[in-house]
Amino acid sequence: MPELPEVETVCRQLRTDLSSSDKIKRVQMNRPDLRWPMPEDLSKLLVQQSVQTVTRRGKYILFHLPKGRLLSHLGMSGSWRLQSTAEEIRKHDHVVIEFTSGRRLVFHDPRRFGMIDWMPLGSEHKLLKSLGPEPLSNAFNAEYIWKKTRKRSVPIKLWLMNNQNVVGIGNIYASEILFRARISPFRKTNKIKHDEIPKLIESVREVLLEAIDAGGSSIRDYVSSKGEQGNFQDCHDVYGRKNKLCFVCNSKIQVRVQGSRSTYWCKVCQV
DNA sequence: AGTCGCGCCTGGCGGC
DNA sequence: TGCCGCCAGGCGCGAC
Repeated sequence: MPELPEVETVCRQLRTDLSSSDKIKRVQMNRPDLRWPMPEDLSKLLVQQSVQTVTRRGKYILFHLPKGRLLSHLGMSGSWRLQSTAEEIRKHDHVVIEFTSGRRLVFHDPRRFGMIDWMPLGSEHKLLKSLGPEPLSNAFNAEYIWKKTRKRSVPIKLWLMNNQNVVGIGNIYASEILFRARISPFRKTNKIKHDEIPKLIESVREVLLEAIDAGGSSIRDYVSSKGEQGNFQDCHDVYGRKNKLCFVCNSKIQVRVQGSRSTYWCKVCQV
């Protein structure tokens, strides 16, 4: 469940901790595929280069190298860890990138919903092509949302989780954002009123920024590149709080399956 | 074209 | 104590 705040946390740490003068010495692939096959010649593609910087697009991580970019998605349970040679390789460490300094960048992913692919310099990637705007950018504004929601009848929660509308929002943060905006997750997008949109945008920004500040939410698998857990799960208003009391009105938090995912909400506060 | 539901995958947990 | 079945969900894809 790494969503935008968790991926952002990982990117910031890797950007700081990876050295642009540390060259890749060797790449060990312990299996040929994650969710999809990885490039067979990944080692040949990476060796002798160094990571210049690390950026994020939605939930994708981009490692910038002189000859191109390494694209990665954490899926449900993926993590990138920076380790020393002394640390043991564990079960589910699928890719190990070893630097000349002896440090290792390790991709660990028990459920293997993650992905790793190579993008040659100047190339586009199929998976990045139809992504919507970043939720923390000015492109995600009232005019954009109004236009994009008018002729649609999907429930607002599913709309928020669709990366073609806006990137980075998954099941946890969609529930949290809609609680803060006081909008029911089941409301159809074309029933969202014009004057509700500013509050929705504000809720998106607040929830994501607070979660980034807390280092993300750790539910089950998520850890940062330093192996640390986030703290935002302790700040959840609704997610994972079935039958607990709403902090605003004291009624019981509800949970229901929506689009084959658990949706948590307060039926009194959210309309 | 919009909407919906499936399946991938493993570890953890509840129930018997 | 052990085993079975269910659940978690990001995202592409196929069906309607």
